Formats: sequence, structure tokens, C-alpha cells
Amino acid sequence: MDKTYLRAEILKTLGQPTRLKIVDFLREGERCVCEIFPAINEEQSNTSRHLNMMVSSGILFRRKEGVKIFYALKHPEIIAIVDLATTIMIQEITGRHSLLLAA
Amino acid sequence: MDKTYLRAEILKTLGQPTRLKIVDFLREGERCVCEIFPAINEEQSNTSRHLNMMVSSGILFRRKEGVKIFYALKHPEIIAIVDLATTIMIQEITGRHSLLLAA
DNA sequence: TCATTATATGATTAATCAATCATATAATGG
DNA sequence: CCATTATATGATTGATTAATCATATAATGA
Repeated sequence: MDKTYLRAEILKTLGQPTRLKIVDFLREGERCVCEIFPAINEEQSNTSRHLNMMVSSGILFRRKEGVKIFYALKHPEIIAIVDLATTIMIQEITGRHSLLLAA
Repeated sequence: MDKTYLRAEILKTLGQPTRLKIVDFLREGERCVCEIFPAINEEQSNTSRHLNMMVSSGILFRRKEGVKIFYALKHPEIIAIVDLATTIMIQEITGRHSLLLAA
């Protein structure tokens, strides 16, 4: 059981633009594929593939209801992670960190 | 300026086993390449490439001292992110939510 | 100056990835 | 049962990636 690999897999799953858009969209709660793919402006098949791999890597869970399949974030830590990434990004693009270090 | 892409890049940078080992090693503080690559058991050239891309994506900063180049974590949020990923991983492998069943 | 140590980079390769189109499966309502 | 809607999957393609070996650059000290 390679823990480094498993941890990396979780972060790698979040580190892809299409999947990050899915995570953002699912912040509000569970959604079916038919809602997700128009919201993120991706093809149904591509969206489905990403959703499946996100379930495999432990990011999402899936619930079936009739024809529809609903997906939702599986752990509150996921939102915390992407918010922290946003914090880092903002610091980088505002140049705050570089300026402080240069001073 | 595509913010989704920039956020994804930060997470993707952390989501690779070799780079995650580097982050873990740098928790204790700045280290030079000559300390890092033996510690993570990777080739010097491969380690150097990963370090350079980690600087480019805003994860590390670099300091030169003579022949040596020291690298260090640039944001405390990085440690928070990898710790949260660890939390998720532990929940997954202890089967509270099952990674294997989801696969 | 020369040998040594530290780091970076060019070239290559195999592997992985994301997206697309087409098609398959499966549930539902009429 | 049939048409429709929702979702998943096979096949393909171009792009990206990580690792490796070899070599280049650059600082240091003898």
C-alpha cells in the first residue's frame, strides 16, 4: 500500500481543470450528470469519464435514482484543499509573496 | 488569466509522487539539491527538473549560496493541503468510505 | 589553472492523459 | 413494446509527462 502514491492520486485528481470545475459545481450539493456537463461546458462522455475516475480516487460518491446518477463530494476536506489552492494562487498573481521576499 | 487553470496547476504539481516526496522532505526547512535527491531516492537530473517546475508553479522558492541552490516551501498552505489529502486517504483506506469498492 | 562538486538542460522514450465521435446499456413514460 | 432520456464505454488521436543518460555550466578550493 503505497501511501505517497495514494495521496498524490487524490491531489492529481483535483489538479485538472475540467475536474476542478466539477468540484466547484458540486459545492452546492449533489447533481446528476445531465446537470453537470452543461454547467461546466464539456461533452457528456468526457464528463462521465472524469466523474468515474473521481469516484475511483475517492473524491466523489455516486447515487442512483431512476435513470439519473447523482454525484456529490465525498469529503469536506476537498473543498478545504481547493480553497487553499485558491489562496496560494491569489498570493502568486498579486505578487505579494515575491515582493516581500525581494524586499 | 485563467484562474481555474492556475489553481489546477498548483494541485497538479503537488499530485505527483516524486514531487510529493520533495514536499515532505522540505517540511523541516530549506534543503539543497544535493540533500534532496538522495533523500527521495531519485536521480539528480530528475530531481532538478521537478524542483524547477515546482518553482515555476509557485510551490517552492530558490536561494543560491555559492555552488549550492537551496529550495524551500513557499507557502504554509502547501503543508495544509497535503495534510488534508492525507486525511482523505486515511479515511479511504480505513474503509469508512471504501476506495476499493468505488474502483 | 585545474580538478571537483553542484546544478541544470538537451535529447530520447515509454507511458499516461484528455478529448472526441460513435455506440452501447439501461430506465421510464406513453 | 417503443421512443426517449440518461449515462457509460470502446476506439482513436494528439498532447503531455516522467524518467534516463549524457553533457553543459558554474562556483570553489587546492
